[in-house]
Amino acid sequence: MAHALSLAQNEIADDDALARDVLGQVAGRWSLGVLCVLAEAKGPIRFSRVLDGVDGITAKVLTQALRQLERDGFATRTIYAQVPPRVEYALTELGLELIEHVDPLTRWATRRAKDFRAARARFVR
Amino acid sequence: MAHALSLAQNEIADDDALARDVLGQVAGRWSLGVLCVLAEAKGPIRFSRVLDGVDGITAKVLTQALRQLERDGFATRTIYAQVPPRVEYALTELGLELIEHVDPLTRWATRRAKDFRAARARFVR
DNA sequence: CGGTATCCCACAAGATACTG
DNA sequence: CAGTATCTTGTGGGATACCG
Repeated sequence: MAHALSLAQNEIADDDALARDVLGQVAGRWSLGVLCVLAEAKGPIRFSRVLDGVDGITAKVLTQALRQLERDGFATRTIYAQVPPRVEYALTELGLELIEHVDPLTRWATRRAKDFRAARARFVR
Repeated sequence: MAHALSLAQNEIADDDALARDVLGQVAGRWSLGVLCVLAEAKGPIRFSRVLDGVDGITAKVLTQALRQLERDGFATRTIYAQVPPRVEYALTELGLELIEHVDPLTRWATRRAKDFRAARARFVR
């Protein structure tokens, strides 16, 4: 259910809600993987290279993920008017910050993997 | 699509994959909210109280969220054999650690909310 | 009280084909 | 090359009703 019926389209007034929304997007299946490929590139990188770098993603889904990263300010999109077309994506400062803040969490989760495995084994019932 | 056809049910062999899977679950719409209510309780808390504490959640979805938190070792479930039934949930050490590691990320995102808003306003095209 | 059982829908994501 | 268009499907989540 939408919370703010009075707001046009997708505007989110509350900062907390906006932050949750953005993190929710980032938590999606592909965003972080794409972001990491952009980070590893250490500079502008073409659509096809990103496509190669993210295992299992399709062009359609990659396009959507990149658009959303661009929308939230985590990546830039630069189109070069040439044939064949060239489009390059790059991580922004904000995107780098995001990665830096997500990293400790994923590291912790990886360290704790054994505990997760044990908990899941204990469960089942 | 399942990635590991050779594995029974839902087993995940790789630690990194398991960590991603767990974080993926946590990133779901309700898990963090539920976790926070358990944390605020500072002790065992009944199903109904959790239901009250998480705004907008339904009993079915809360049950699913709690089961998953229990499965991954973030919460415990204790049933008291009495009428009417009483079931209490509590945060585990692992659950507390999770919250402590997620918190910096959400704080950062809230601090950066203005940037997200600006980026989204800039976008649209 | 603390759930299940059903039914339903929205939406993310996949497959495939096509285009500027 | 870097996308769109279209169709399909899986799954999270919602509404409601019922049960031990």
